[in-house]
Amino acid sequence: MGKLEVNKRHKESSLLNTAFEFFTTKGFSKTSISDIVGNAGVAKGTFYLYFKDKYDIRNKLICHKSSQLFRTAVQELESAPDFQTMSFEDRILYIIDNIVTQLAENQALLTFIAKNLSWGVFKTALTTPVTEEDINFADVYHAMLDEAPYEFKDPEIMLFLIVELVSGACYSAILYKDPCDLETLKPHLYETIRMMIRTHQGPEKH
Amino acid sequence: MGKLEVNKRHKESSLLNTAFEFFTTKGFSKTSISDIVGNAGVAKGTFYLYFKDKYDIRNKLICHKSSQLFRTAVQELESAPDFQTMSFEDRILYIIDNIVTQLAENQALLTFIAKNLSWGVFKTALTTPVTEEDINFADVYHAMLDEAPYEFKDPEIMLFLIVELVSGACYSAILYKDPCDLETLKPHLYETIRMMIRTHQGPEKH
Amino acid sequence: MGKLEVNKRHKESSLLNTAFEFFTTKGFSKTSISDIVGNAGVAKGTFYLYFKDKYDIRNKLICHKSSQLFRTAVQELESAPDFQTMSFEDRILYIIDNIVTQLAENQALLTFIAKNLSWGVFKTALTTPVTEEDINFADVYHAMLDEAPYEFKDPEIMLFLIVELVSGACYSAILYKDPCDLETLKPHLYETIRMMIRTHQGPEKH
Amino acid sequence: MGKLEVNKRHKESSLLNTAFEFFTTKGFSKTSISDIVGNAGVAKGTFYLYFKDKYDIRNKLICHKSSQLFRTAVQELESAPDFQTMSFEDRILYIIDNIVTQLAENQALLTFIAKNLSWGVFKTALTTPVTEEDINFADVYHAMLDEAPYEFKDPEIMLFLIVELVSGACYSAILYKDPCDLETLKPHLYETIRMMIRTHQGPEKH
DNA sequence: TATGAATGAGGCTTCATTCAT
DNA sequence: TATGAATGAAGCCTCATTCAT
Repeated sequence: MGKLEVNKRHKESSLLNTAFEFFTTKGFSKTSISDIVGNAGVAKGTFYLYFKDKYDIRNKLICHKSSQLFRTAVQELESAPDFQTMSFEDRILYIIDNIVTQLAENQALLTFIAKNLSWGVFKTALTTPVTEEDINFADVYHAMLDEAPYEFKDPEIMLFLIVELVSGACYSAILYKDPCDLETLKPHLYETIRMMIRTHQGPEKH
Repeated sequence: MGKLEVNKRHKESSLLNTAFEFFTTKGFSKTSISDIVGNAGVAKGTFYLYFKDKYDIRNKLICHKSSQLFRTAVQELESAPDFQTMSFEDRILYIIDNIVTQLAENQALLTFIAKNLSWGVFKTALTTPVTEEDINFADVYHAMLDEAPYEFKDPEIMLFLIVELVSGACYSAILYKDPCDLETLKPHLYETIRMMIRTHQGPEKH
Repeated sequence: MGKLEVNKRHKESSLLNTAFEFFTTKGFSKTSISDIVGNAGVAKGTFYLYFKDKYDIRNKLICHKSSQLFRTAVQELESAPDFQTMSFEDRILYIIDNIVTQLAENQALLTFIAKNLSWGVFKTALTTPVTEEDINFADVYHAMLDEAPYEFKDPEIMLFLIVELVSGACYSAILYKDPCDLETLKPHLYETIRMMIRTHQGPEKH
Repeated sequence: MGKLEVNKRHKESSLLNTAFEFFTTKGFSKTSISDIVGNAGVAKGTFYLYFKDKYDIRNKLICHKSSQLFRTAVQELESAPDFQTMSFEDRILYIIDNIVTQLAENQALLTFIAKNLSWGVFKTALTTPVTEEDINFADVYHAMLDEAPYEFKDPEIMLFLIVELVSGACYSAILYKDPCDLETLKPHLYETIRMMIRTHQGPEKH
C-alpha cells in the first residue's frame, strides 16, 4: 500500500513540477500536454488520471504556489526577532515586503501567478490548502486582526484593495521596471498601504 | 445594404469590429481568424493585408478601446457644468468614476481589456493614438497637473498606482461582486485614491 | 444493499446487464469498457476475467437476448388456449406476432439486435443456449414441423427467408414508421408469410 | 475558373474513391481519416473542406453506390432485347437479379452497403441523385407501374418488403453461403417475390 | 479471483498562414 | 488589392488492454 501511494504522489508532483517549469517558461497556452508528460517521464494517458485537463493542473499550481508564498512570508515573520513587538501595520508590511522580494527573485513565478490570478482564485488558494503544508492565510490574517489593539472596518475589503494594488504594481515594476524599478516604487507603495490601513482603522478595543 | 457598402470601403474597421465582437464573447484564444473573416465578409487572405497576425489585431483593439474609454471620460469631464471650479483631485476622481461606470455597463469590454492589459500596453494606448479621434491622455494629464495649484511628487508613479489599484479592484467587484459589489467598494476605493493624491501633493506653486 | 450483494455473487450478469444498458442507449462503439465496469461496480481488470473483449460480451448479449425473445414467444404460444388446434401456419404467425410485439415495446432492444444481428449469429443464438433457461429454437421448430400434417420443402430456407423479411421490415416500420407504421404493415407482412409457407408446403404426410 | 473547378472535383472524387476502398476492406470504424487522406494524396485539413466528417463521406458513398447499382440494372433492363414484351413482374425480377448479380460479384460493396443501409437512407439514395448521372429510381418505378396493365395496391409497401427480403437474404447467402448458396436460394427468393407482386396486384386497368 | 494504475498508440479536428490566381 | 483552396503540424483526449499487487 505505502509503496503504491508513494508512487502515485511521486507521479503527481512530477507532473506538477514539470508543468510549472513549462508554464513559466513557454507560457500556459503554448505548453502542450505532450510537453508536460514527456518531461515528466509519464505516459499521456497518465496525465488524465491526475488532472481533468490543462486548466485543472494550472489552477492547482496557482493555489499551491501562492499558498507557498504566503506560508514562507508568515513563517519568516513569526521567526523575526522583534515579532512580538511589531504592530499590526508592521506585520502586514513585513509580509508584503517578503512576498514582493520572493517574487522579485523568482520572476517566472511572478509572471505565472500574475497572469492567472484573480481575487476568486486567490481567496480559494489562501483558504483551502492543497497539501498538508499549505497554510490557511485567512486564519492567519484573522489572528493578526484579533491581536491588534484596534477594531478594523471592513478588513476583508481592506485586504482586497491592498492585494490588488500590490500585485498590479509589482508586476510592472519588477518585470518591466516601468514606470520605475521596484526599489523606487517601494516607498510610494508602502506609504500608500500604511494609509489604507489607517483609514480602515476603527476605535481602540476596550 | 449599408453593411456591405461599408465593408467594401472600410474592410479594416469591419475586421476590427468583428474581432472585438468575438474576443469579448468567445475570448481571444478561442476566436479563430476564420470566425473573424467569416463574419466580416472578407476573405482569409485579406486579413493579412491589414494585420500581421492575431496578436496584432488584438493589440490594436486594446489601444483603441482604452483610448476611447479615456476620451469619453475626459469629454464628459470637460462638459461638466462645474468643470472650471473642480479641484485636481475631483477631476481625477470624476474621470475614474466615469470610466468605472462605462466598464460596469460593458462587462465584455472590461473582461477583454483587463485580461490583456498591462501598464506597458496601457501607456502606449494613452500616448500614441491610433485613429485621429483618439486622444493622448498623457497630454491631458499633464495639463491637469499644470492647472493644479500644487506641485506633485512623482506624478507618473502616482498615476500608475492609481491605475493598478482601480483596474484590479474593479475587475473583481464588477464581474464577480467579490469581495463586495461595486457600489460598496466605491467609497473605500475613492477614499484611498484621494489619500494617494494627497500623499503625492507637494508645496503650493508660487 | 441487494445490488451490491448480487454484484458480488454474479459479477458476470452484472456486467452483462450494464453492458446491455449502455449498448442500447449509447450504442456499441460509443460504449467503453470503463462505462461498463464503472456502472457494474467492478474493476477494469475483472472484466477480462469474464469476457475476452468488447466483442465477446456483445455477442453473448445478442445470443441471450434473441433466445429470450423466442423463449417468451414459444411459452406464450404453448399456453394459448387454442394451442392444440392451431395449424402450423398459425403457430408460426403467432410466434412472429409475439416477437414483433415484444420488439415494438422495447425499441432499444430492437435497435441493438437489428444492428448486430446476422443469420450466422442468429442461428448460433437459437441453437446453442447460453444460460440454462435459454431454449433451443431449432428443436422447437423441428417439433412443429413434425406435428404438421404436411411435408415441407427446404424448411430451413423457408425459415431463413421469413426471418430476414420480418427483421428488416419491422426495424424500419417500428423505429421510423417508414414506409408505414407497424399496424399498417402487419397485414401485408403476414399475408406474405402465409404465402411463403404455402409455397414450401409439400404433400400430405401418409 | 475551369481549372480550379476541375481540380476541386478531382480531389473530392479522389477522397471518395479512397474512402470506399478502405471502408470496404477495413470496415468503416477501423478506417481513419489518416488512412483516407494519406492514400488520396491530400492533406488532412483538405478532407474537412469537402466533408463534414467521416459519417458525411460514408453517407455520400452509400447514396452514390446504391444509385449506381440501380442505374446499371435499369440500363441493362432497358437494353434487353425483349424489354418491350416483358411484364411488370418480369421487369422487377430482371432488376433484382441484375443487382443481386452485381453484388455477388462485388462482395466488398455488398458488405459496405448492407452494413450501412436502412430503408431511410435507401429511399433518399434512390430519390435524390448526388451526381448528374445518378438516376431517380422512384421515377423509374412509377413509370413501370404506369405501364403495367394492372392497378397495384400499396406499391410502396410492396417495394419495401421486396427490398428488405432481398437485401437480408442475399447478404447471408452471398457472403456466408448460409443457409445455402445464392444459386440455391434464387428459386425460393424469386418465387416469393412473384407471389408478393401478385398479392398486391389489383384489378385490370380499363 | 480481483484490482486499478499505467500505458501509448491513435483518433478526430482545428487553425494560422501561404500562394496561385 | 483580394481571394479562398490547400496545407500539415499540432492539439487534446480516449480507450482497450496489461500487469504488479
